[in-house]
Amino acid sequence: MGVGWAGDDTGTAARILDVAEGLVQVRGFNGFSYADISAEVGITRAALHYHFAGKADLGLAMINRYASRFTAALAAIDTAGMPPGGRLAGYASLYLRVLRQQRMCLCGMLAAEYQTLPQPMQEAVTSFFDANESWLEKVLDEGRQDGSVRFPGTARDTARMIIACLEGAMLVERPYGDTTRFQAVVASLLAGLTRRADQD
Amino acid sequence: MGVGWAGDDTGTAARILDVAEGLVQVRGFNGFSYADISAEVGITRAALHYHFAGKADLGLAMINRYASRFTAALAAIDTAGMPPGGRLAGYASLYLRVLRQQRMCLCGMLAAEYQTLPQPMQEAVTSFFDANESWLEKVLDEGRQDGSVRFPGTARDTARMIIACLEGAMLVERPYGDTTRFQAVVASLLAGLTRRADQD
DNA sequence: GTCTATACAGCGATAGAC
DNA sequence: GTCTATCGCTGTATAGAC
Repeated sequence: MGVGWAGDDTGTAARILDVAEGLVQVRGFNGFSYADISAEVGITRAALHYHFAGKADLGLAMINRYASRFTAALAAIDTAGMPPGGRLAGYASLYLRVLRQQRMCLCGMLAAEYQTLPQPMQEAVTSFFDANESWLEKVLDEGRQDGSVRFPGTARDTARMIIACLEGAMLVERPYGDTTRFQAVVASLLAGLTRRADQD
Repeated sequence: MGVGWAGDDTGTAARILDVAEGLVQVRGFNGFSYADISAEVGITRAALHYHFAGKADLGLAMINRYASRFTAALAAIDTAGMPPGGRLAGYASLYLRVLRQQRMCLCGMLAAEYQTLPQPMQEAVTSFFDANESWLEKVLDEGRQDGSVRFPGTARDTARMIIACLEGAMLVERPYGDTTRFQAVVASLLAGLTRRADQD
């Protein structure tokens, strides 16, 4: 794999991952082929196998890179020093950024195809959601403590509800090609979590 | 197509649709083949083409049948004479029934693969969601009027939020293979909609 | 209505030259 | 690190017998 290192984002391997990631987010893991990547990157199918022995290896590397980026984005939100409500909005804006590219969340797409994926990819997908859930749980607990966020039941179940709502909104609203629909759904979700006790 | 008629649920065409529907809900439209159906139904691939000329025709018939069933299920909920909150719970239980079979909502799965589908299938998918939305909007408006359901913003946006949450919960929770996780998410969602003003 | 047989394109993957 | 060439398999779809 030459001079490329883990995290290299300029080499051929990274370009392959970029293209493959976009294809999966639009068409699904079972909806694209090495030929598609080959055409877009400008090298032959055989050369792809040099960088990633098989489609399963490519898929796993793709999820891991995606998850790393997501973790970094969550850390950036934490660093910005916003109140819990603002961090929730920041979290939702990560989804919006993906939808604006007319893509589905990578792991949301792979969750749909879950039962057809090789086991290492399956584990990486659930790890992604576990990490999201833990981060949200922490924010929700903090918000409940300072009174800025209200929700029934546990922070963990509410965290799962938020992930479900955002992933589902991407899933369902993407066909309509209008990001304002997604934004209105997110607004409804967040309003339900931050409203005062005497509202509606 | 012999004695089969639209709505025939015992003939070969219906058996094909049954098997194909299950395959799509588990593996996706791009994740199964005529060979898979052939093996499970017990006829050859060629015979499948007699009933459904191409995969696109099969897919369209599948969505239309699924949507008809869903419409009938919604009508049954309306007929039961429940209050708005109970109807929302009944709506959620339709999703739970599908998840218990370890399947994804057919149209949720197809929404993920949307950009790879033939146009007639795309239109049928969005029609399905439109119908869901209209039904929920009606229930929410009624609930707001009698005071049993509370939500910020419009009934339409909240309807979309509910669909997103349920579809997303199926999507994300199915890999974990534990329906109680899904049920807890639904409980969080519904509790947020039906809580009294002084709760949490 | 279902069969056998087959056409033909596409798939992931490999061998070996450069 | 990329190429050409090719393998074996699977995909959807069709022709024609029964």
